Amino acid sequence: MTIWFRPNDRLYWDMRPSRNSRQEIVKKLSDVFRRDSYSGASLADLAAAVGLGKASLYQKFPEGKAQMGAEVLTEIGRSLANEVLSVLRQQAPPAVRFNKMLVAVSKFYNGGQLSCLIDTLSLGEAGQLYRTALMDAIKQWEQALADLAREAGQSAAKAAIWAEEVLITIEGSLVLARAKNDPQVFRRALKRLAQIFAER
Amino acid sequence: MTIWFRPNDRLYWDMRPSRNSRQEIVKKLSDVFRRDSYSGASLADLAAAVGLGKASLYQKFPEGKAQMGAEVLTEIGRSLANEVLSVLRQQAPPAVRFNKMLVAVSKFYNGGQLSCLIDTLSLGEAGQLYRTALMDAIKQWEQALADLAREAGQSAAKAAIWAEEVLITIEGSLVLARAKNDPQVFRRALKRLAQIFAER
DNA sequence: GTCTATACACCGATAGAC
DNA sequence: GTCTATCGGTGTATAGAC
Repeated sequence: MTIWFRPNDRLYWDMRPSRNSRQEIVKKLSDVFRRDSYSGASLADLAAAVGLGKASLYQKFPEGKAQMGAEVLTEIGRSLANEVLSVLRQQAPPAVRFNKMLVAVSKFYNGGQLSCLIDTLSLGEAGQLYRTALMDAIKQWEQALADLAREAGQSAAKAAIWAEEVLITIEGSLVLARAKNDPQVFRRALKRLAQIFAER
Repeated sequence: MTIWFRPNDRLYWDMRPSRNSRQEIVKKLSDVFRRDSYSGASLADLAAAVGLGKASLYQKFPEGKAQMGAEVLTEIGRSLANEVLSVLRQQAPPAVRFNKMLVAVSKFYNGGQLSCLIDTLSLGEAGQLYRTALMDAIKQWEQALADLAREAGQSAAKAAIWAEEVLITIEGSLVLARAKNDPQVFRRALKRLAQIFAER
């Protein structure tokens, strides 16, 4: 995957998103890709979401839509690590950390009202364009979950399977919640994940 | 949802798909919608998949792409009922029937190499266009599963939950299989579903 | 840097020859 | 019924004024 230059990059501890920082812009772009997938997101839609003209967007993303999608995936991987996976490594019992992750996941997908970009950006041409970025995001998540399961005493094999199951449940419940127009499907699924972990 | 007139409709027992019957055409269209979602499926792609010119497709689908998507969903609901859900109602122990359904599901999604139309046709504008058709397809599937669970002795509440979990696992594993480019994710998930049912 | 205006390709859809 | 040719509109992307 091509790495594009991002003029507003800062160090992590200065990453509070200022108003209309690149980070803010990329978040607004991600909303459009989530709803409409890659092919369904038009430049007009993307520009409107950011609040700029199309030409201004090309000032910030010279490679066009492909670059926007790539940076959306990079940013989502970063915020996944910061907002979701980080709690898996806190100092607390594994069950507590897992529950905290589920809370963060619920916030991350706005209680089941947002689609997952792993879903919407793996369709059609985008799936090929972003293949490695998608695999990296998934592997990062699966690894963090498997590490937790290992710490809780599972074998490596069982930990990997459990991590995969958790991701499957999150992705599947988001798809069903969208198709049924009922975010409760997602929330119920998260609750069951918490129960299953507690009962082991 | 608008119901369109389908000139080649036949009675069920005469439904063997003859060469280039409407049923064959709609199946070819569904391949494109699966891969590229609704917005990503262009008329040129759809016509090429069927092996006709664009104008000839409009002869068969006067309402254009919207009608094609609608008939794809109708046909998929029909083949789901015939090829997958029918085995849930055979004369056999519930566990046997469920395993047979899993085999049929695996064939239905070509071993995890095909995306689910409930996923790809619930994104963006298509999600609104086909809302009721999507919900009907899901409810039909969930109901058939819940009936099986009830027959196996579960309470109505637990049966409904279990049916939802099965669908979540199928949809989620298909998303992950696509994003990771690894159909094994889907096959592993189906095997676990079979085990869980056997162990209850 | 942002805008308006525009280029050019492709989109969904149609006319009309065969 | 199928095709080629083409319509008007929209898509991505750029030029150039401010």
